[in-house]
Amino acid sequence: MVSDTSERILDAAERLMVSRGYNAFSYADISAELGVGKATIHHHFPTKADLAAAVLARYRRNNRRSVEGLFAAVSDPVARLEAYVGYWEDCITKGDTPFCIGALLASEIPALPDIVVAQVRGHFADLSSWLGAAIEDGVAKGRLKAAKGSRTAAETLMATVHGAMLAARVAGSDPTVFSAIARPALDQLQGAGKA
Amino acid sequence: MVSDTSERILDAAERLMVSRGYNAFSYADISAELGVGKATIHHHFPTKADLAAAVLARYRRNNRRSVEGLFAAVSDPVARLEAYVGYWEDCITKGDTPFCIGALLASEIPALPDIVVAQVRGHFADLSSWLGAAIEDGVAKGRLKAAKGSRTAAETLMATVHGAMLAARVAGSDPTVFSAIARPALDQLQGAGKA
DNA sequence: GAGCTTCGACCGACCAGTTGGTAGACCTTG
DNA sequence: CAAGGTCTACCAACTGGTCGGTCGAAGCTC
Repeated sequence: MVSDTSERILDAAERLMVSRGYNAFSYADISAELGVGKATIHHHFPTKADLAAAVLARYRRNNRRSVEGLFAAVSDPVARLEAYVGYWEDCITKGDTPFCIGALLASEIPALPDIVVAQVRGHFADLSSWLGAAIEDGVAKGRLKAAKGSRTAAETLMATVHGAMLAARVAGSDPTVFSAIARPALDQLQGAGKA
Repeated sequence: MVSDTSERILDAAERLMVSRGYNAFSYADISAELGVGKATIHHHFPTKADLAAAVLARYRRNNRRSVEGLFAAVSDPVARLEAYVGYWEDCITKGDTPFCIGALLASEIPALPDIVVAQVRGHFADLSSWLGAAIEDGVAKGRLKAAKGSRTAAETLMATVHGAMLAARVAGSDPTVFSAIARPALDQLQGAGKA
């Protein structure tokens, strides 16, 4: 392969950012974890802002790829949304990536460099766009209901899932807390009444 | 009065924490903003963790007082929940305190000192407890519906509101984004069908 | 009341350690 | 040799925190 160092740096940075956010990790942390010089990191990512933006960019790229695969593989709208929630249930259960970087960094926006903020905004746009599309499709197929429009339904689902991550983290990264909040939000998008 | 310096320090710290979180503000920031020596801050709050914990403690105290007043003044369950959402609409619109400190710090939990984490947990407990009580009362009075139980309904409302704050911050502290997500969550707690 | 002590509030100067970032040498590998 | 990658060594600025000390108000004793 060409050079996996920059990829390994991104991995470490992503891990650190997921647990600590932007302002609470340092080049020294990555350097220690990887056994690589700080200068090497600067060689690949000149500034910390560049590094964080690159992490976000790769994260978004991977998400986009997953979503496209999901849309192709699964046609049932309900199953699509369940895959979204289920993905995070897995992440929290396994313990790696117990939080969405985009959501985490969003709360820090006033303390973030511009390039990073742009990526965060982009992530929210990505997410709400595909969630909106999935819901709209579900409504068209008569499998989902969105009284206030698919756009609002998407934003609401996204918000509830993000809030559920927060609640889970407060409870010590407890996946059952996440599910207890996120699953009903899914149910509610199908007929409100009963199963 | 006795000494308002420590109160002014708490004010400044709270403002900084609301916009930057725990790890992105420093004693020097407060010192500069207040024109007071760094040593003075340490005199009132020995460590940064003490300071942050004190900010949270005061925040919770104020909340508790407000909630008690609200419960006494307003008996309609729907109006109570509307007051909660309306409070944050105002905060975001006015621009001061455009985010709940508890929720903001929750995302940073892995990078927070223990005393601070304890306060964050406490805040979540406070909030979900009174929200749960308000919803339970509403169900008893036949004004609200909570199919999965009032506990879950409270956690879900809380999560959605927190997620709505996040979305609003991403949109540049836009109160309409917040309302578009939070208001429907309120509606849904009343009969799901129609008005 | 004068003189003394005690105390909390406050401050400038300082501390060791860390921050993000740089300069230049060295080693590969083509 | 040229170029990319990595290293050690370094930098100024800043981090949370400590030190010794000043100030003034309050309390005490004569």
